[in-house]
Amino acid sequence: MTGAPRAGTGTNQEAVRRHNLGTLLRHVHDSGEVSRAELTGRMGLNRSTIAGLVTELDELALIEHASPATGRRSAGRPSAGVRIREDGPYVVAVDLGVDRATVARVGLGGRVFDRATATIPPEPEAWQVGATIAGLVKQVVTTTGPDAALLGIGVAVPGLVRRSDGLIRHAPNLDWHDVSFGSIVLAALSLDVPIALGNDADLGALSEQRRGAAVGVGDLVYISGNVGVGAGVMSGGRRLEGVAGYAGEVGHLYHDPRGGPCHCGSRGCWETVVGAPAIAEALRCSADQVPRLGDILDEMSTAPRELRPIAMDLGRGLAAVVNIFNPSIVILGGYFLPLFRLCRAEVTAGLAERALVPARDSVRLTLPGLGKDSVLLGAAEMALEPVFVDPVASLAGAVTDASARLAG
Amino acid sequence: MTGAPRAGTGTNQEAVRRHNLGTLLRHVHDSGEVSRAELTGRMGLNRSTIAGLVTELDELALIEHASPATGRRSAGRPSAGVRIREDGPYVVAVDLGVDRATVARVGLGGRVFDRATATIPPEPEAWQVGATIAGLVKQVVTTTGPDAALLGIGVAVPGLVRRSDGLIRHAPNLDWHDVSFGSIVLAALSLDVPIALGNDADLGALSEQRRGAAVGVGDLVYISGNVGVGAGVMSGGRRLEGVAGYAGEVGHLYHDPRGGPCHCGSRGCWETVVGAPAIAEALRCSADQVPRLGDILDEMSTAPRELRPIAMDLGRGLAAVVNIFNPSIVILGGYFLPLFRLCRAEVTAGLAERALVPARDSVRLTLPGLGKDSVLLGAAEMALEPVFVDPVASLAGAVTDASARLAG
DNA sequence: CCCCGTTCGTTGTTCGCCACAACAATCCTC
DNA sequence: GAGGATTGTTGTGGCGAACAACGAACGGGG
Repeated sequence: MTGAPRAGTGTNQEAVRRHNLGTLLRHVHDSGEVSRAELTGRMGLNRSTIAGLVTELDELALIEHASPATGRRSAGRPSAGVRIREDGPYVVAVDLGVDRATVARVGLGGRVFDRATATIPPEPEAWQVGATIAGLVKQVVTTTGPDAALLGIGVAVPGLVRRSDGLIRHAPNLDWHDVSFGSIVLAALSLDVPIALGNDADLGALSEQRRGAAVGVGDLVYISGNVGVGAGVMSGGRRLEGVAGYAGEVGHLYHDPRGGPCHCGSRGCWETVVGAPAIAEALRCSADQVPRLGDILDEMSTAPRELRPIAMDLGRGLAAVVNIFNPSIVILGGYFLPLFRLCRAEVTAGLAERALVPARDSVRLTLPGLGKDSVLLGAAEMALEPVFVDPVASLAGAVTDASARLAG
Repeated sequence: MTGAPRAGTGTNQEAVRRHNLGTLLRHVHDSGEVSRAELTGRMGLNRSTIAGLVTELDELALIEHASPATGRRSAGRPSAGVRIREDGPYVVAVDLGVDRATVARVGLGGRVFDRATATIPPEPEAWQVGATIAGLVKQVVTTTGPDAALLGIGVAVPGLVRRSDGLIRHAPNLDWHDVSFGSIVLAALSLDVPIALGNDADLGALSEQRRGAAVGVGDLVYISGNVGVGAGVMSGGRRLEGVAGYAGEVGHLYHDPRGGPCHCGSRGCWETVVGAPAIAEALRCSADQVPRLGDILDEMSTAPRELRPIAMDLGRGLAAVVNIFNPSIVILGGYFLPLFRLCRAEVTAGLAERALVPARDSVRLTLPGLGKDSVLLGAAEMALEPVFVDPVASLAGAVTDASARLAG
């Protein structure tokens, strides 16, 4: 985060202001409420400089003053706090799941104000889903105050998303190929705001690093176990994207010679062994119960014997992930959340079987700190990103009367 | 590159100067000779600002003016060129190979002034190797001019290197565990300069991105095929390191159920199938000929039939790399260089067999642009890195009379 | 309860660095 | 050779962060 705008570019002094303003806002966003004294420490700037930045953000109606934190111990004048304004700008986050879509209005600062959910039929048309989501968006923005600005929309997609333009290259569960879903949603809303799309696992990693189980951790992997298996990777504090944004497709790592054929055309892919269909088959669920798999697993208190080999294979595959990325935390999302809860020992054993010792020693497996909201909140974080790069420009591109225009 | 000094830190205005000074120097370093007009374009700064920066670097004796490039076509006053000074500061690069060590004196700007090589006995003691390298270093710095400053030493190691302190955690070929090789070399030289250690594949990727086959490419993977197989990854223009620096260990990806046992304790690792021992066995070389394998492969003009399955497996394994990192270029180094030259079709076929279509479409397999010097020059680039972050500080920490002190 | 040391916010000033404008220096084209 | 175009140079201006000084708000000790 907070990298240079473009590699090799010189730094201008308005760039300095932009950067400092954005960084300060990011700190407030991350921490909820920060004292100005702490901001001077974290940012390494002078008190007076911080004061100037705070004043400007205050004038932009982004932040507000808070009374000094109570219950302090140290001597000296207490430092005044700064926090995000409740009626400040917000984003709309969309989690496009396999069988349902969730939409939430999320304020700068990470607070979820409203949320709405709708089911999605199997193999839907993109325009259908776009219309459904547009309806949900209208629902969640109705409660918006008149002054609040819509900064943008973030959409989490279970599939390959091209980073440059947000094109959905391939979403196997939805059976979509090369769908420009961002423009479909905007058209359904007849609105023109910044819209960003991202892979669900990538966004899970993002939110867990911001406000979940990996706060402050630079190197983490979020493994999303659904019908397919994907990984979102943050390395050195930045999202691993690859040239087109497809990085992290660990589901098709070769895993098991006895594995069945995979939709990718190959055989023995990891996700054929540990994906939702394999779990369902082990539990003797019928194929149409796969969408309910999460609930089924959630209700279990002990692991049935049939799950254990799958958990072992989960661990073995995680070993590859650990060897390759050397993260300090691996977060198990999707169906792997209940699976890991039930079979922690097997997963750990599988990991130990194949991971290299130095990498294994520095890694910790854990559950998502945000539970099932990781992906949704990651979409919000993605949509918020521009405001931390350039608050002024981002606000200039925001829509101020979104609730009115969407109601009409 | 050119990231913020630390994430979340504010930008100070001396930081601006540092950054601009370093970035300008990096451009000159990368391009060999640049016109000031081009610098204004690339860095997005004003002419007068560039002039000021150039003046300061000139006063630091880092760069010199060059006559305007001849044979131009455009109208207007020709822009004066800037280039690195010949007698400017330099670094010492060390490539610690399996059976030999190469040391070179490399100037800022990338020019290799002197080089020396020595063989290394099998399974050597660290202090032995340190003494050998110290001798080579003394050789290569003798020709140094009296004013030139030694900025630091960069060492490429075939093994796992901990990023925080440069500790060699494990180098299988050398049979080293937890060796603090940097201090050993410095002790043998009785010198105190910045010394940096890095994994050989990581450094191959670095130099290929700077001055090799992937100039300007942000996402690339350098695969180093030796006894083991490792990958150096650059993503978004930055080195993928992982929390401790072990990222990129792709050699132990599970590849083949029929594969033999691996020294890592597992079975069927990719490197047991495509590593040097496997190649040697396919060619019916005896084990003691493995160090000469490179020469043997180099002499071949057509591929013997026995190599083809290995090339297929190389391609299949590369598919995993491509799926995971989504690079735009994969560079095949080490023994994979001749192998790919001989069996390009098989490697490509293996890749096509398992790589996902979107990722495969955006990748190109290629040979190292720097040939066998990739790793060595990568070590030089690593050692030079600090001077691009803060030229003034880096020069302050340099040793000016290294040649005299090492001769005595 | 008062004094003192500590820490912090505020204000006015200074300093550093980049942008800008005007001018001089070249080069190309016609 | 005149004119246009591009660039280096120089002096000026403006912006933003650092700095110093002061007052404010707290804890602690007598």
